[in-house]
Amino acid sequence: METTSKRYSKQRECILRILSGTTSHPTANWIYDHVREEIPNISLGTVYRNLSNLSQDGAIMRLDVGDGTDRFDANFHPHYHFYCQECRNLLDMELPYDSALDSLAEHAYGAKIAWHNLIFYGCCADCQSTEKE
Amino acid sequence: METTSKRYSKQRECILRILSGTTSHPTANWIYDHVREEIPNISLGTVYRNLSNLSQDGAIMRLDVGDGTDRFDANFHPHYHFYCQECRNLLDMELPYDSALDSLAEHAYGAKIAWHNLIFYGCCADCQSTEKE
DNA sequence: AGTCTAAATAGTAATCATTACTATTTATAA
DNA sequence: TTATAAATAGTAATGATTACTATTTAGACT
Repeated sequence: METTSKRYSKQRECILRILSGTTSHPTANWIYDHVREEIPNISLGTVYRNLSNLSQDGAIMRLDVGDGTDRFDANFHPHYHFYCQECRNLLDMELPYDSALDSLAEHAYGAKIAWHNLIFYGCCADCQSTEKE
Repeated sequence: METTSKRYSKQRECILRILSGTTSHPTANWIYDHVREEIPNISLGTVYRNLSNLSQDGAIMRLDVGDGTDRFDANFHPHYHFYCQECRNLLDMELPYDSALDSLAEHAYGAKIAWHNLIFYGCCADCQSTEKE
């Protein structure tokens, strides 16, 4: 009954396992570095290809915070993020996903809305206390 | 009393004027094409440099919808956007900016929040009617 | 009007994340 | 065991953006 022509690969398994083991929303390169400790000759292209496939399959999420490098997240229950403009870390927000916003927007607008992306920008607690001039 | 060492340039004036004359959230390249009709030998680097400076000065906004190319917007009262995943157009949303979200998030979290970015994703009315399979 | 100086530009090269390509390897079904 | 297409490694290409450098120019001060 399996119609998907998807085969197992230890590379993909490792990528997904490492991504699932962190909440740090890493970049492709961070994942590459960590996977390499286990599979030293893995190709960066393989990491990118698998991350793309996995996010297209809905197994992971691709995030864009606007700093030029994509982030990935295996925690795919929808949630918001906070990006510290100081240390460039991306953190999960505790606020629950507000799907009412989608229907609100859908009514206020003629479009079919699939989802929304909400990112808060600012300065995290750590960086605030470090900030001395 | 003027302490800014910023000089007039017809290039910057033209870039800002053309960006102000559209609500289409154009890319740097679109702006480049249009400015070239007026200043044929303007450099793409000049367009990028001015767009960067203008957005740092707060005169315009840089937007990132996650498709790899930045958009720019001279309408800088804060507002939300809708991105059509079909035609890749970026449109203004009618919903007002909800600054209560910022304070809500600030309390729920330890961080100092400057602003938030909210983008809705989906399929616009035009593309929905065109979609036949 | 003429001179000076730093800001801005044009044109080009470099960067950096990501994707594409190709020969080789490998999971898995027969 | 063999066959075959999926996945990979390694490398080249792409595309947006930034950096660099010699030249031009705004605008202040004679």
